[in-house]
Amino acid sequence: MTTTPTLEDVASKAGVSTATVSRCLNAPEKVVEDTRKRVLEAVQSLGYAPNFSARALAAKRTQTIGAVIPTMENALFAQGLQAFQERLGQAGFMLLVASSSYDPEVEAEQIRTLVTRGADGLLLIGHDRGEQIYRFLETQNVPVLAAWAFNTDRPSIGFDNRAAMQDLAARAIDLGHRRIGVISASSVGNDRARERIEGILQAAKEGGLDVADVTVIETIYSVEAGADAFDQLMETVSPTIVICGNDVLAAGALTRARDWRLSVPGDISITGFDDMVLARVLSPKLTTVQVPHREMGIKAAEALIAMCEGRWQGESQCLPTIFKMGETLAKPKS
Amino acid sequence: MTTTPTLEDVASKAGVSTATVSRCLNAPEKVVEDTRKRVLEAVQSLGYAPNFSARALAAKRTQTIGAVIPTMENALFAQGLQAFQERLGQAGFMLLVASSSYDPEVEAEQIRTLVTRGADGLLLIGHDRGEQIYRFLETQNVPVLAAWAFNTDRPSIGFDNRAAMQDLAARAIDLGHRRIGVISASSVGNDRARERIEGILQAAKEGGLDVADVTVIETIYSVEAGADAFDQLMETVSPTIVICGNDVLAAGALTRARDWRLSVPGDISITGFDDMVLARVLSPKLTTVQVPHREMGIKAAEALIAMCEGRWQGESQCLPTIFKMGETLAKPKS
DNA sequence: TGGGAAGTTGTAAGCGCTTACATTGCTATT
DNA sequence: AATAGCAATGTAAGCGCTTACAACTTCCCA
Repeated sequence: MTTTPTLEDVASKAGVSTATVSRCLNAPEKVVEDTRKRVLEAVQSLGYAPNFSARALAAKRTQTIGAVIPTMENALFAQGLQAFQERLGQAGFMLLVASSSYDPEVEAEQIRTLVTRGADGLLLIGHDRGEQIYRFLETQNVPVLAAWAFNTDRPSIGFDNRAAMQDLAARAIDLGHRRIGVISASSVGNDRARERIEGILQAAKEGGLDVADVTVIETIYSVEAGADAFDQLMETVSPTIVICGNDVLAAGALTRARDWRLSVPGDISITGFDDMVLARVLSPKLTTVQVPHREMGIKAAEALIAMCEGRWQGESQCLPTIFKMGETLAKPKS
Repeated sequence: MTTTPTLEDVASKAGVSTATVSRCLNAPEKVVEDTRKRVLEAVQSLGYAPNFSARALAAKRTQTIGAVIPTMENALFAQGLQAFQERLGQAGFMLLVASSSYDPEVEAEQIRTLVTRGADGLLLIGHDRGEQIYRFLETQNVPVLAAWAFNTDRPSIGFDNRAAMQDLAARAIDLGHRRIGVISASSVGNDRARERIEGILQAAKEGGLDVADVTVIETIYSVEAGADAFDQLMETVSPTIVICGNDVLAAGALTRARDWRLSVPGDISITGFDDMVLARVLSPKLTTVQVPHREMGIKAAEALIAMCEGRWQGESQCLPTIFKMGETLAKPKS
């Protein structure tokens, strides 16, 4: 087995010191054209590739970004993460992923693991987590960016979940809906879900509805859970519209509405959130809120890299969402 | 800023040498109970966490597995990858992900990057890639495992794409279908797609059909592409069944069939493959092939870890797929 | 009771790289 | 012509860990 060439091999082949080779690779402008060329030739001919562990140990940075997401199972985070990873790759960073299964304890542990693994920066979803985690990250001097949510207290790239959902709910109320069912993902430790609910409640308030007119069911993130929650709503308040916290739950509700032989939106309106591929293939097409997943992923990557390089502007960014009228929202019956 | 404690800090606090501390952490059985306890206490009180770069450099292993997948955008690989990552995490490994956007050149580069990053092992999708990549991995002594496909030439954990699709196609032919349209992902560099097509052709042959009875359209992986391919098939051969290489394409076809005012499966049958969440929320429910994504991810993780630790049994595993009768397959009209 | 085997811990040499600082050879200034 | 100043490169000290090998204790059996 041929042993992998090291910096020293390159150095002796090019007739320079290891320091010069290192500089050629990391700060080419510090090396004169002539030498640089000779070094790069040696690199080429030896097929040299730096050893990242050694580099990381010496330089105290790993060119690696860690991300902890609730789950990869659905396309929700996957799409944004894909864009995030692509942009990271362009800048020479790699992505280390971990998933928490929506469990705060697991998330905390994953964060610790990523940090001891030497992640230069971290991408997290939303802002909801223990204060001590933020303290830990601060003492470790690891920059963190939150995505899929927006607030100005901490760096984040996302969108205004509350405003987007409030807009949707207001439209529904304008259409005449007065008995509203809401199916949401659990709002515990999930600011996105909570803000979306708050948006609905705010719209209800501004639309002159009573708190009792809005029934919220919180459940887990799955089609089946959405379907079961739909049953529950029908058996209790029988709303004229079911506003779902995301498209997956809406897909479940829509499927179950079929079983109830309810025409959508004739008998009942159903809306989603996220505009996943799912929303477009459902029949009728789901009314939902379009979220700029890819743009968010790209911006997040850029921001995080900037933070790692100490040139962060400090500005959270709020990206626009777009209400997407599908075929599942209409005036209530009669 | 308090500086992170090192092995040496722990050693001096516990009154032992760094070697002993290291052994406590990596091979506790080599250290006598009494000492171990003292060391672990020191670790606790200092909040010590090993530096992975240093460990990797010294030990020449990173406890990191790399995965190159075509894309994270859809839930297809995400689900298996999620299970893969979970299992890896249990064993103390982390997952480094890269995506190739279905581009062989990008894939080759990602593989190189992951290797120089020190990935102890690699998970790849399918078997289709240049021989030199395998040679490279061999010289680098990095174990590779293929998933989502199965063959015995190289280690793989997957399923028999050909047999599964042949089974589905045979059922369709048994029902009386004689004019078959096929919408597949591009088969170039994609053995999964190719084998699925071959399965259909084989079924056609065994069912006494002519090659001309099967029209194959290859396209990219998206709902829209599936829809457009459906148009194309209708405008040319007007098949009685459209067999799609995966659920996403099938979702596109199904959506477009609605636009053609075709009843499915009354006027035309449509089938998918993969049994993604998508398949269950479509109306009518998609007839498809269920693939054990999570099981595959878990088995792949276990196999890869075994390979890294030099205790690989050398057996590729073929997991069973299940034909799933939905509501989109029936006898052809008339 | 002596000597070796077995078990426990310590010593110290790296792993391959980065980077502060030292050195060298220029150019520009006076 | 002497010298300050700068640019290019070299020297070498780590970064924090693992592990081969050495050193020391015990313990057992001849």
